[in-house]
Amino acid sequence: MLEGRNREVLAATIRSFILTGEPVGSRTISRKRRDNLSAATIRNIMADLEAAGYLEQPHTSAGRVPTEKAYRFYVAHVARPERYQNSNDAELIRRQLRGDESRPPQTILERASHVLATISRNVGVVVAPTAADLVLHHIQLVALSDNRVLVLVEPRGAPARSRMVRMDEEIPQDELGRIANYLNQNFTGWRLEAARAEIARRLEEERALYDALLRGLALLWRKGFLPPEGAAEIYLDGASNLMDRPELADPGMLRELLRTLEEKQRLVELLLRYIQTEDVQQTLQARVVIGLDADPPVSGFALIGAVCTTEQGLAGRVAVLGPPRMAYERVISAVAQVARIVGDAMNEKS
Amino acid sequence: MLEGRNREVLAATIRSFILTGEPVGSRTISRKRRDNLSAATIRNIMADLEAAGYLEQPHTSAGRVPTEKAYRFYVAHVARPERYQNSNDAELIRRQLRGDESRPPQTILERASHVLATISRNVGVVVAPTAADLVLHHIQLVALSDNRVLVLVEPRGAPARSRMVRMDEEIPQDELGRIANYLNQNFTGWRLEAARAEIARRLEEERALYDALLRGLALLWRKGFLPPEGAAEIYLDGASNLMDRPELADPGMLRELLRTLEEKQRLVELLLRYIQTEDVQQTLQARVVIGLDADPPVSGFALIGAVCTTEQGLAGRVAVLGPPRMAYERVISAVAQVARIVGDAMNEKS
DNA sequence: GCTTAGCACTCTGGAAGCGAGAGTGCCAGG
DNA sequence: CCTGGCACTCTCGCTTCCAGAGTGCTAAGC
Repeated sequence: MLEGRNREVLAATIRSFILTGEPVGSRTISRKRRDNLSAATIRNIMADLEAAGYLEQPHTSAGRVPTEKAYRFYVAHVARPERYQNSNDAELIRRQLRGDESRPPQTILERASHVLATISRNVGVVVAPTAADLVLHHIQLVALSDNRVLVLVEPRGAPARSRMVRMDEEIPQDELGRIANYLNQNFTGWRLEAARAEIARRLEEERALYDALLRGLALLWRKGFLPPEGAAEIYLDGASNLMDRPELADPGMLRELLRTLEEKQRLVELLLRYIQTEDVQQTLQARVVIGLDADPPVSGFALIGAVCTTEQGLAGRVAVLGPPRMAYERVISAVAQVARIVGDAMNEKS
Repeated sequence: MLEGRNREVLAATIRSFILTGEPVGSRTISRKRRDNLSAATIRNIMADLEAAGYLEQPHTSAGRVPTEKAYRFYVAHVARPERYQNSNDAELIRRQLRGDESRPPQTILERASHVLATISRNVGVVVAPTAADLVLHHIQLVALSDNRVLVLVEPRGAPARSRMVRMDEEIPQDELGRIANYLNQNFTGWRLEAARAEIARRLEEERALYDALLRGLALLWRKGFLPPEGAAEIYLDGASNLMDRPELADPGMLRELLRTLEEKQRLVELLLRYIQTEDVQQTLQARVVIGLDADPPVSGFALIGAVCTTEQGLAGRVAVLGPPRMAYERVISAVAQVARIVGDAMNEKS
């Protein structure tokens, strides 16, 4: 474990590099410290830190740059995001995410990704809770004109989803009511996925004794009346911020990166894999992963994310993705705050 | 009007430039033509075309590059997109946009922007019909548990929108039924915006004689029960394609461009402004604008777009946006086909 | 033993110079 | 009106060169 002066020099080096993006030399650190250690002394310390794997030099005579190990150390033992306060950020987040009538009614998830991108100057990503995790609270079936049926599924702790299906024949409202009753009595509290499977099983099994109820249900089933588990909704913002990063100057790499970001499915997997509810390794409600172990374009990136949970344990994800040179305290605070607000909002809507 | 040999040389120059992106020299054209005109002759013709404003030279001794005027001429008088057939493209579009159960259930609009981006190697943009244009077909109000009311608005020719509002007090289902009846009898066939205004007026005017019906309506109104006219939904794909374009090599410009693309509201305005239903200047169902008259980052870009209309005259937009060096025939065909399919799909869903 | 000043060394990044290549404009002859 | 020839121009890539920044090492000082 790094202690005392070495630790301070490392922290100073990291802060300076995060700020400027330039390799930092011994003189820079020397000037910054009050105890007036000379550049030569700092050089010795830095040589030690380099030997220990915390710093590296882009080439013989440049300054030094923090390694991923250094960032991890910094986040784990130096950064104090819980003490970090930036009232501008906090205010901006609150203002952007308040359900205000006067602003364009984009979804809060969209705005969350935007505000995270703005504050972190990186990519902001938000993944909505996946429908497959939803727990069924109530189902309602409403007959509409033209043989259409409105299916309203209310999950616990998430906005209701409605879906319209067009049937080949009419199913009267009272029969729909009986079907809905049946579903509510049998499947309330079930995970949507489980309910889906069980319904399929029962239809299969009791094929013989088709009464009116099961017949209607089978008809609906065939039309896929349950909301699709579907590609999780993902909101992404701030990809253009990456263009300002000197560490991504290589245009070929940048192009690959943008392409990857457009493949939203891969991003979803990334977030779900790295940001889990059970994570213990969390710094103030946010999980920090430095040096992603992912496919080339984003390997070596850093991910700062948090789960936003509703009372019912439904989990969305908010995160910031970018090169490891990040203002960790600031971004961690922001991610945590956004996660809280989004989680609260999802609760209210339920 | 350009005729004969000049016209052919111009067309050949444009085709060559679209293909390679390199300024094209007289020898290149000379070799391509069957009539074996020498490079010197071509040079003379090209000098004339330059004088007439169709070509220009990046510098004294490079080849020549088509101007916007040249592209416009090409699209208006040379290109024959209606004869252009690329069965690969057509097949790809059909496959991507078919409402297939086996593929991830993203909206068809999202997939439309993706397939356009893929084929054109530019940016694909799709704007959903704005709610403000919607014509009301039917409204249904359903009481749910916990004082919540489900508002189901069925427009003509567009997917129904549902919205849940939480009321401060209970409104019984039969009263909701009366309110819905009232709305349906009075406002079916109205544009949603107009209905919104008229409802506000009536509530204001008849404030005095509040009967139960109007009281319930007023309560709903205060909760904003009509679906928000809202930020038009926009789907964008293929921004990363722009990085491959040599004409956008300048990183500063590229950054500005990406930023602009992230401001979706501006894109919506752009499409709505340039792609209108009444356009006569259309080439095979697609409108081509070369050299946008917009704010810096996209000024000088080309836009190929089409309106997709439903039977009820509701209008979404699909478009391709990119530098004017485009495979016009191919992109025009693709845009037109996608617009047709998306329009049909919107009709079916209604 | 830790700290520091001094010094030689190394490496980058930008400026300047150079030559090959591609393309042009123009002229004179067919 | 077309064409071959020729001198001219401009870019692009390459090399060379130099200043600047930073290092490692050594020897002297506290």
